[in-house]
Amino acid sequence: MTKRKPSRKPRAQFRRESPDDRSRQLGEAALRCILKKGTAGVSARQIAAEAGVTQGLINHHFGEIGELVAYAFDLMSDGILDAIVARTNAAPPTPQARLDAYVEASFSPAIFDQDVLKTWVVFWGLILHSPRMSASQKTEYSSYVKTVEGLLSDLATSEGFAIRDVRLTAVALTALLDGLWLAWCLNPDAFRPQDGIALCRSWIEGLRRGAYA
Amino acid sequence: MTKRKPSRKPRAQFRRESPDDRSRQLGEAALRCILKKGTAGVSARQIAAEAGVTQGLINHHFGEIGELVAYAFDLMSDGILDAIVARTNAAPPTPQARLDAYVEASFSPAIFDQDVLKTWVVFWGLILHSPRMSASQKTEYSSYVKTVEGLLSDLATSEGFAIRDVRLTAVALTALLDGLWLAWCLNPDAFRPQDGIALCRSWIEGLRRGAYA
DNA sequence: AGTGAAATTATACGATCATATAATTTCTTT
DNA sequence: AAAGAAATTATATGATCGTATAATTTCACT
Repeated sequence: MTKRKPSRKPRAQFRRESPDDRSRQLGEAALRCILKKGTAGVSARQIAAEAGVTQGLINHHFGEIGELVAYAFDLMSDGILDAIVARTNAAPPTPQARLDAYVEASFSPAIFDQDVLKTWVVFWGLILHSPRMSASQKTEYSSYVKTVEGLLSDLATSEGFAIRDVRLTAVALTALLDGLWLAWCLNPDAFRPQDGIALCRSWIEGLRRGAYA
Repeated sequence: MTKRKPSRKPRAQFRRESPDDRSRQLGEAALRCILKKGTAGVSARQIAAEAGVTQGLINHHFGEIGELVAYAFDLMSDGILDAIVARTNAAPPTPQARLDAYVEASFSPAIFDQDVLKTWVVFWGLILHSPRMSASQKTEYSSYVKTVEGLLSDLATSEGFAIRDVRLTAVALTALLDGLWLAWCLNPDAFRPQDGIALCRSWIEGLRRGAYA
């Protein structure tokens, strides 16, 4: 008598990992998928395959896939902000040097990078329809603006020029940075990283000359 | 003898339209779907339903769905640029009034609108993985920059101040506008339309004061 | 009024999607 | 070494996806 179901798929071996480690692996796999295929790369199967696990694991750790995407967003978001702030704090403790370091960090190879910015832009489009991601973005944005606000008002105090509304002015510099990121991401030939730095420095020069008083 | 297939679905009535009209209807339906659900709204079935036709019509007119999305992008893209340029040309023919009209148009209710900008941001994320849309965006972007370039150099000539690199400076103003659009789209409480105008005017004031010379 | 081109619908097909459930493996704790 | 918790896999299910094909309807033209 023959076996009725002769070919039972052998179960794959696996390593057991802590929820934190596995979550991070899945989050990073999600980022790679988004980079490779944009929104089309956001699927439980694709991300699981990229991470080298089965799809069930995503539901196990995140419940639904939207949670994983939001987690990946936080991962990247925190990484970028931390990197910029770290470089700012590594600068000499003068307002001039600190603000300039913030600008230079924004155009440094680790951040001003096609892969990073492409992923970033895709996230922007996802934020709008995810309350969870929208909440993350709001706090992250306000953290950005707060940081710039401090840098700008320190510079103004140090050099003795006036700024009518520091928060709005910080919004403007942040917007300029984001806008340059976007422009370069969609059209890398439009300008070079050093051009971006120069344009931000010119913006700061306008500030110095009282254009925002 | 009974009928073998008694319940044959009655075929829907329809109006016959020219390819151009139908294409535009489908394009506008696509825009509404993108607004409502973001990238998740981009599907032949959903767009066809939104337009009140069957899905086959999309393949008939566009071949594949990506073509329809690209067409919708062009539709919106052209609309925005045309509106801004029209308002610019409607201004008094002085460099000051024209540049200011460009800025004001960028924050006018027809363009600086949550629905419009949300759709716009979703497109940014789609451009990256669509060569067809990327090509459209590149020419559209260069058209934007060219327009701003003209406005800026006219102003500089008229008022007698210097701009080191007009093209790069135009890239900066364009980036500032896009960045403010993005910021306000993701975070409408960050500032009001008139604040956006004020920030652009301050940027121009910096230009006047020689910050980009 | 009739005819023919093409716009449109109806339908089918295979792929992929998200998620739920149960079986299995791993690894820590005892 | 035995056990038990939980991490992981395997599998199933129903929905939706894009697109192809054939049947049908509309409408302009004669």
